[in-house]
Amino acid sequence: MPAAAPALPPPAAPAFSPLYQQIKSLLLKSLAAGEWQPGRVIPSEVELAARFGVSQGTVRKAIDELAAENVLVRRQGKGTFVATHAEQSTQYRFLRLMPDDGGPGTLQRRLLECRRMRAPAEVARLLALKPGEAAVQVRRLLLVPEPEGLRPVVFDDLWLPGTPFKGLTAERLQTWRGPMYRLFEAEFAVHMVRAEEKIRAVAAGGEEAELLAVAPGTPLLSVERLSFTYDDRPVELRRGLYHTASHHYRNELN
Amino acid sequence: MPAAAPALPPPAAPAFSPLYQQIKSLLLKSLAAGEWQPGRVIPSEVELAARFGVSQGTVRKAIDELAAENVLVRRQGKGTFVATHAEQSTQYRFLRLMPDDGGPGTLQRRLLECRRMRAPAEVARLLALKPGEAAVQVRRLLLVPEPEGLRPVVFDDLWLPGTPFKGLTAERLQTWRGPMYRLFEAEFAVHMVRAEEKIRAVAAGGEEAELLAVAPGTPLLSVERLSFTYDDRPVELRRGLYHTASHHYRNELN
DNA sequence: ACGCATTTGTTCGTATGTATT
DNA sequence: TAATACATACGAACAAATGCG
Repeated sequence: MPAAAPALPPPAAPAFSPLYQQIKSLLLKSLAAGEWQPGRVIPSEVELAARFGVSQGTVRKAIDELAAENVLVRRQGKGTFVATHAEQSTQYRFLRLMPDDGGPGTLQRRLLECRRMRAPAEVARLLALKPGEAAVQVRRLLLVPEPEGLRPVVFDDLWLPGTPFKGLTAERLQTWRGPMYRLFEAEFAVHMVRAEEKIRAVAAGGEEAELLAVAPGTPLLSVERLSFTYDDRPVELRRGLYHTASHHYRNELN
Repeated sequence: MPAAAPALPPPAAPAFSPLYQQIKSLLLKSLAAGEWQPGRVIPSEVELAARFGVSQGTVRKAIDELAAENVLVRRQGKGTFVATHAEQSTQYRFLRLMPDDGGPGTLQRRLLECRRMRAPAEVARLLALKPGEAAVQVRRLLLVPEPEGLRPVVFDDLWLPGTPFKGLTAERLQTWRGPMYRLFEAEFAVHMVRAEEKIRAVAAGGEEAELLAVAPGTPLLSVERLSFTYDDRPVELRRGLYHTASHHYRNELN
């Protein structure tokens, strides 16, 4: 047993992290920096292993976790891709509203408003903005096509931080075809990775009732959503009112 | 192109399954058969590898998936355990109701009813029972302790298949301390692994309003839950009405 | 208090299978 | 057919946590 070898008692408390976790952080940093765009391939596992100086298996484990979190998508034979809100399968990934009968039918959109303004105190707090900083407010309806015409089901009221969303206009929203989150990725380099929702039952107020074509006082689902990017900072605050007469919010527990 | 070599065009669709998936199925079968009880250790990875005649790494990957699904729980240095609804951390795992301020405070229970009867058609259908088969209905309130006394927040109305829950009585529910799902595990060998919920906003009816101490017509969250066991058969149908004035349903999207 | 055995956690390496281009 | 990429499987070694003697 070597006698004079101790030295270097590492703090061990905050210092330690498994290699694959460190690799995972590096991958996330590259994603946050925009080095790899949503929908595109990232370098192969062997390439990344070489870049980081670790084995392929270690890179693999890091990617495994990111794939489990829906940040990356693996495709055998093709490569590993940055997840996007564009693909059919993950489109409207965050929308849990389902028709009571059958699958997730397609929804129409109707833009009501899009304006730039100072963020209200509460919004600023949740989006981690400095008081008085700019924000963009968007309001819209989602409607289901029915024999008799379009029936409104969702009234969304959302807030975005002004800086990254500079240039977001009603016109741009109006002309965009496809999911809004896809627009955010493509035009403003903001990709939503995860979100937290607070759900309650509320009574429809005057304006809301009119927009959703229900009687005032009708019970509605209030869904307050805070969405986060790669670096886990909040980038969207959204409040949706769902009319749940023939739709429901679907959730899976495990 | 070889001419006379075709033969054996395997369906290729259902036939193939990776080794670790097969191991996973075998583990689930043992769990469903009650070979290992909730809260107890399962054999070590090397032991299982020997039993199934595969490498430790293959067993590991199977266990990894079951751990990700909250079926098993790994504890370094101790072993791998069968998940239970008993531990502090996973207690009320399926209850997403949170006070608007602060963490998940403790809730009081008040049993309203527990009776055996033929399952109504709709219940029988969802629980995959034969028409007219026995079922157990349980009704209860969950209440939050407040300075002025207990305030009702949840009204649960649930249905269980009669056969596995033979012997479930009001008395047994009454005297039980701890989560109901834990009682089901311990006394009836039924462990809930996952659940599907349908959520809507409804207006309080007469009886419900009285039970929850709100005015009739008050918007309530209706949470319809179908719970499943290891073998993925439905074993509980529950309809909860949540009063969301100072609580909300919390959900995480990713 | 110390060391040892057990068990899961991490890391590497290698070989082979399967999907895609 | 060949090259590339991810997927599966095995083996080995060491680290870290736990429990016991």
